[in-house]
Amino acid sequence: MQQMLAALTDADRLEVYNQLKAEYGIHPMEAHLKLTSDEILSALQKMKEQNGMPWRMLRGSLADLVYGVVVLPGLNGWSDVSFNGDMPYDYLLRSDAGEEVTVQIKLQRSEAGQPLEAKKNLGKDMFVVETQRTRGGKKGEKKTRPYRFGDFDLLAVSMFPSTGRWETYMYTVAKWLLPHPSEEGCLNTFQPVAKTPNADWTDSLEQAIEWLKSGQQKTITISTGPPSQQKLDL
DNA sequence: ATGAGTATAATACAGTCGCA
DNA sequence: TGCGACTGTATTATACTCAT
Repeated sequence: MQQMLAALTDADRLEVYNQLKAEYGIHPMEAHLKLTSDEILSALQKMKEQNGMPWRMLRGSLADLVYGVVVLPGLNGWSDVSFNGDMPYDYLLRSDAGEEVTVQIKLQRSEAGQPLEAKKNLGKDMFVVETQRTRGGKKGEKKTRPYRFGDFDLLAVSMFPSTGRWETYMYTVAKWLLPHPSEEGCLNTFQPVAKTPNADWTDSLEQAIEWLKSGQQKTITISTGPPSQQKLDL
């Protein structure tokens, strides 16, 4: 077969490619949008070059959606419960025993295309995640841009910006996150994320669920690293 | 009851401003 | 002047209010 193809002219090879693609390769999304995959990808390329909101949004949505496709199917004893309506969490998981856990997915914060390193107020050798909604609204007098403690159980941070792999996430218990200094009951806008698993952050969803079920109360630590470097910057 | 208009939700990074 | 906090941005869908 390879020899057969190699014997064809370039024009014929393209013809074969196009015919086979028409026969087998139409993704439902291509049919739905009435665009070829190449046209869709070219449009996305343009979106990336504009580097505006739509591109950022797409990346954030990918971190969310890929989670349901790549991570959750491998989780034993829990199922991904679909729901409708606007919820402050992205996933609702239900165990075989009927326990429910909610998960909010966020993309690790980048700046100028590079993973953002925490400044000293968020700790040394930490990455950053932004725990506020993209746009703000108001419900009465209350701002709806920040998340509130209790909005979701676990925070999953997609580490794609630093690992280059969509299937890598770091988890912590939402109640352990830093509180906002002025907005009562809200999460701080920025949170430090450990680069490697520690007592606050884990790369295992099962571990995070255990932490949650343990009911342990604490706040994530700002500083990591060897004790010699744990001196507080006062 | 229905249409118009408004508010708010979801998605992340960049720009600006105030303060030390 | 550099850090950190805050706000602005594109887009679409839906829910709600208010007037006819």
